[in-house]
Amino acid sequence: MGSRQTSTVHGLRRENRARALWDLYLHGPGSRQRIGAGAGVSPGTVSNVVGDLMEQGLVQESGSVPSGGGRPSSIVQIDPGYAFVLGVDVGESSVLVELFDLAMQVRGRHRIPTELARLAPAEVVEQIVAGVAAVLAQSGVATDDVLGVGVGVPGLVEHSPLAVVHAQTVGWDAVPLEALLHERTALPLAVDNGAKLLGQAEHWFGAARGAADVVVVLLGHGLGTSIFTRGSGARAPMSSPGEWGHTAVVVDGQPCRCGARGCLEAYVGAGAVAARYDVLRGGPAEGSEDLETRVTELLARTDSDPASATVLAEVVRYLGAGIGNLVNVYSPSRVVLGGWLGRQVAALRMTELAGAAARNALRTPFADVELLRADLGADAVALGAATLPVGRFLSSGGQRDAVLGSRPV
Amino acid sequence: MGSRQTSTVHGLRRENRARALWDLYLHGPGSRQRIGAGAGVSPGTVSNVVGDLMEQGLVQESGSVPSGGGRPSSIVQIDPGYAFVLGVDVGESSVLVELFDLAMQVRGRHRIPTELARLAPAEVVEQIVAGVAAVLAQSGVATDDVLGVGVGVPGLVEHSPLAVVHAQTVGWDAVPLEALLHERTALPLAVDNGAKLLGQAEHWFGAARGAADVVVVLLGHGLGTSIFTRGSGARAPMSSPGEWGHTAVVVDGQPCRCGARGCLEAYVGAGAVAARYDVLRGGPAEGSEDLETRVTELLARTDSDPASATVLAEVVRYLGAGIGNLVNVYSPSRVVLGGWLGRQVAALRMTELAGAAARNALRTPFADVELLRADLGADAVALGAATLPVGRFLSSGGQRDAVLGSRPV
DNA sequence: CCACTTCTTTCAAGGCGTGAACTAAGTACA
DNA sequence: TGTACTTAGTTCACGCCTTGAAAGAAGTGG
Repeated sequence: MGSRQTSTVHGLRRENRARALWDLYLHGPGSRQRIGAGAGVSPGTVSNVVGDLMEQGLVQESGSVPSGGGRPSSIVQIDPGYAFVLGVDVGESSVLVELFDLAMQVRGRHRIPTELARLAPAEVVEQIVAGVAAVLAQSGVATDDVLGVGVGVPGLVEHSPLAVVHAQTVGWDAVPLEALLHERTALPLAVDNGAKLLGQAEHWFGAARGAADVVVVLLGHGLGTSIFTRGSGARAPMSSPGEWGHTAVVVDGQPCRCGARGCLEAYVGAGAVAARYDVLRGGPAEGSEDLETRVTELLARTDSDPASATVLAEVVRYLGAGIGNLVNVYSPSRVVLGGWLGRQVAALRMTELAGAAARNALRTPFADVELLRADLGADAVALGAATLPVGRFLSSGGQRDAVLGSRPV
Repeated sequence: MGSRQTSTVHGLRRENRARALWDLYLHGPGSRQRIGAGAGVSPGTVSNVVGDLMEQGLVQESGSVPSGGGRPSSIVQIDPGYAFVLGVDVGESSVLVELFDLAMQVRGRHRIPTELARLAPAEVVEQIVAGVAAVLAQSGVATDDVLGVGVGVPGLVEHSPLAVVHAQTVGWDAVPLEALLHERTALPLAVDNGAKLLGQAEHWFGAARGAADVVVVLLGHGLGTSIFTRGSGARAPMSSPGEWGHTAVVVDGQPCRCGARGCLEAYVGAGAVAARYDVLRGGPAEGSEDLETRVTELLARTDSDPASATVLAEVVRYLGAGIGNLVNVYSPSRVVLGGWLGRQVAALRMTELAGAAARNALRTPFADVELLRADLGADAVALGAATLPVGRFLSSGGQRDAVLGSRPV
């Protein structure tokens, strides 16, 4: 039960409040006229709705702009300090917690180094809870002013309806993360795949912004993707993640840490890069720095180190094939490459990568594709996670009590 | 402009009409009470809405059923003869036109053998138009009673906003099919990818019915797929097609007719099957029957012909890998295999196919997957195509004039 | 024949968006 | 300085919508 309940005349008002709020959130401060045009409602209704929102304190007047020989537009905006949201990035080597206001400005940050694959889920939950407490204390924001906590995790997230996480690569098998968190905090929760959330962040605020159909690829230790179809810059278009890193690009090829063979991740993931480099150099690596540092340093010397250049070329070849596949399947107008490793590859070999993708894609869908490097940096996943409670809040028309449960935006 | 315009109180009524109609269409005749429960509206409103629809003639009373010691439910249904729809399947070896009533019963059928790859698009348009005219004449249905024509084609369909078809494999390069058809008929049109429409048909009426997340694979001359996510049996859940057949499963592998290398279609498509068989037999084939007949006969003798069995085993291996990829990406609860070739493979080697898929998929998403053979037969694509105008009609709340333009359901 | 159950209809009440008229607040120009 | 014009926002009567409660309809069981 529970389709979109716009069947009642009450829900209609909520819908129009939501439309106004989404407009202000995504396009920034603006005139009532713009809101009316975007939502397709009459000026009278906009006045009425915006009046409501201002009375509630969610929206505030913020100046005015002249408008070519007529009454100037008075500009309204969402009060950035009306409420706050938390975003958590559960990464393979650290847990990052960030606090944002409604303008998505960072109000607090706390990073806990960790090694996900060696930790019990309960320990991770404690780290998250501790991080949340630390950030709130440090920023002086009251719990009551927090709309909710978004959490990005690796692996597959199943909503049934509480989020259960399957991340074979870090040894998480059906971890009921949302239930565990519920026991330790009263804040509304929203859990989803990290790659999907990175995509959401890039789509709302980064390199994927404004494109109708976009594919965002996250390349780091693992490999993930998220897809947005036929939703301009507009509200919650539709995304779809999945374990794309574990699709076969070479049937019966290299063994992958997931147990199967020929997965894309087994060719382009950070682990694969390091391992391949060791093979080319004829021996295991020296120091015991963490993987991210090793791979970053390795890629920094492609000019002088032939083995490094070879490894990078192979990554480009396979990643290009993978991107070509995505283009064939989704025919996006833009592909954005993010993640700490992806951004490095993009910086070094964007042209070659586009060429490799072109060889593997059909002419037609590939013709209009732009291949871009992600805009957002290391905290893109946390930002994306924070968009989850924000999205619920806006879609509910700005009612804080409506922000419960765990269905995705 | 033009988001979902439920902003007005008028649109609200249309929405509720649409809800009632979808309920009756997908779940069959039923009581007003069921409609109310499904749509989440009060009994009074249901009476009101259904009364409207009956006055219009779209809905009619059809008996009643007892209900445990109370007033019996009176049953209402959509009048199957209120209007009709046409579905066209533009296949690689024939153009099939079918006429359906609103209960999706076939009222007329016309098949034109053809060879798509050797025909100019304008000739195909003529065949479609001729087929439509023939079916209407033969069944005695007036043009005014036809809601529209759905057309399924191979390749990528771009809506911009009129449908343009890119089917590299049959030599269609940016064919403005919808515009061409518009010049030759006044009927409302809807063009989309054939594999997507086959999926739609299986999802509404066939083996994919009732599943929340389903992947439907079409294997014939080419290879396509369609995906339905998080929409139970309910309305227009969301599908997504694309040239899945031309994703690389072996980077730099077999050359494919699309020009790239290692495409899945180059291993499991009908052409690949025939070619591989010829290689194993050490020479080209004898007769010059069409591909479908040759491959069908070839697969009929896997018991006695080792070369045939080998070919089939290879198809299973690669198709299994492809299906494993789909499972990893979409984590469906069900995978349905259709298309003339797909149904044969499913009938012969379902168990082996599931095994091959399992080897290539992650444990978690694969655990609960059912792999099924498609229910619907040779006219599944035409049926799926016919759902397009039906879907528009229902979503508009049963207003015939609203059935124009070409955006997908 | 009466009590009870279940489904459907009727209707007053309250809420909502529209469209038109109106007010507000500027610019252009004489 | 003032008049005409332009654009933005507000007010309000009107019609439409859904709800919720109450009434009606059509059965069953005793």
